[in-house]
Amino acid sequence: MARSTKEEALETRSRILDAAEEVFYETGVARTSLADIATAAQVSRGAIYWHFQNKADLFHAMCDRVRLPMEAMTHDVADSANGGALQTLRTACLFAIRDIVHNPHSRKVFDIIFHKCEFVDADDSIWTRQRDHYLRGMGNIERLLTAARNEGALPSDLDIGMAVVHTHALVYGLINNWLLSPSSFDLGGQIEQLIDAGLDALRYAPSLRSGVPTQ
Amino acid sequence: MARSTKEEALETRSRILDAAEEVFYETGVARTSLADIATAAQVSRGAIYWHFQNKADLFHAMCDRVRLPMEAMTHDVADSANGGALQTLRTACLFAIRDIVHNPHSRKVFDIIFHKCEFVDADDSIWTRQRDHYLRGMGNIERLLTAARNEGALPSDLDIGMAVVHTHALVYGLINNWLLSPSSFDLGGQIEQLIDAGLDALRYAPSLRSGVPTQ
DNA sequence: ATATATACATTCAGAGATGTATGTATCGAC
DNA sequence: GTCGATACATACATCTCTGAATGTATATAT
Repeated sequence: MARSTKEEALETRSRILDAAEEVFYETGVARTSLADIATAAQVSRGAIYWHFQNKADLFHAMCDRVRLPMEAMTHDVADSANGGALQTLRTACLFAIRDIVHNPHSRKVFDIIFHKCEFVDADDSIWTRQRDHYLRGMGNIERLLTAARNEGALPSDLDIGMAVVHTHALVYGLINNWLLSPSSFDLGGQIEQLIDAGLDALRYAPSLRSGVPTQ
Repeated sequence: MARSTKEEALETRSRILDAAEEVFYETGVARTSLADIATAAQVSRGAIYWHFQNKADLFHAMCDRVRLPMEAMTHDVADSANGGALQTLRTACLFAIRDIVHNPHSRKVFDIIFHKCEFVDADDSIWTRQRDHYLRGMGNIERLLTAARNEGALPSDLDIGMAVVHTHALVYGLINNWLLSPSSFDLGGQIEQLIDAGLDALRYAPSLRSGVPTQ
């Protein structure tokens, strides 16, 4: 085979990304070679090197294909919500988790990120990207929780720092544990109750009060 | 060098384990060769193959050196506690997390397990061991929460399944997030408040009630 | 004192994996 | 219609890692 039309080329590219998702998911990132992915995509290694610089570049493209739309849609959710900041946070969390539960692409990619790839030293692109994503998530939660406190939906003396850590750890832990063993509990069916319980902790737990109410 | 006494051999073995901890932590499990570890331990690759079957065996030994004592000590904590099951759970969680925060060996090994190694298919020993550890932790939490509910320390209609998931996700998420970015919050200083907030959620969150009280 | 098992070091053969270089057929512009 | 750029396929050189095989010196048992 040789030169194909532009649409065919784009389809080849997405076939490679699909194959990478599958093989990374089944074999792990480190121990899969580009030859494995090429075989699964029914192309040659040359095709992969045409569309991507190397394995890391392919990995990032695979992540972006899921993460970027997901972040965009959580922002859309945030914009369209009008029940207060706490409701917005709740809706965004539910949306993100439901996407992972129901969208096979999201599920596989997040499983790869959490359990099937390695975060090495700080100058590695995988690590910095994951860290940026983590800090961005923390920042979003912090803005919404601060707004919710100012709206009176949370105690005025709530320690925002601990509340952010608590909330993010719960969401992250739920996703992580479910991906590790999806049969161990019904994340899709119980996610509302679990998230609500976490938000209730922000309301009712005395240990998260700073004792120094702002204003 | 050649044959040394038994104590020297044991010291060589632990030097290899120390080196593995360091190099795995810095470089990740997949991309470190046994030659790297041998260099760091100032032995030859032959020494590693004498003490361990292969890289996976060395990895497991490194994990066991931290996990087994930790599990033993959390059991000791559980036995010596006498403030009820919920207090026992609280103490065990605090103990485990404080160990990770303050013991460099524990911290590095858990960071390796969470972020610097890959869980591949179900027949891989790394995966099965991590999964067993996870399920054991869930089982321990379930026993203690059930006991606490029977003691009256938790609502009689608390849904134990969701409570277990909630608690484990919080603890796991806290450890994971802190290891990912230790400077982003003070886990050692705030762990009591964070754990107490999680346990308060079990007490106060209506969404975790089943509506079908046992008995 | 000698033999044997131990605790390593060194060497070797082989298997992938990567990146690049080159080949080639086709698409689209003119 | 031809020509260059495109979209790959194929071939090649290099490197690294593994596991096993072999070598060797010493501790220990007898």
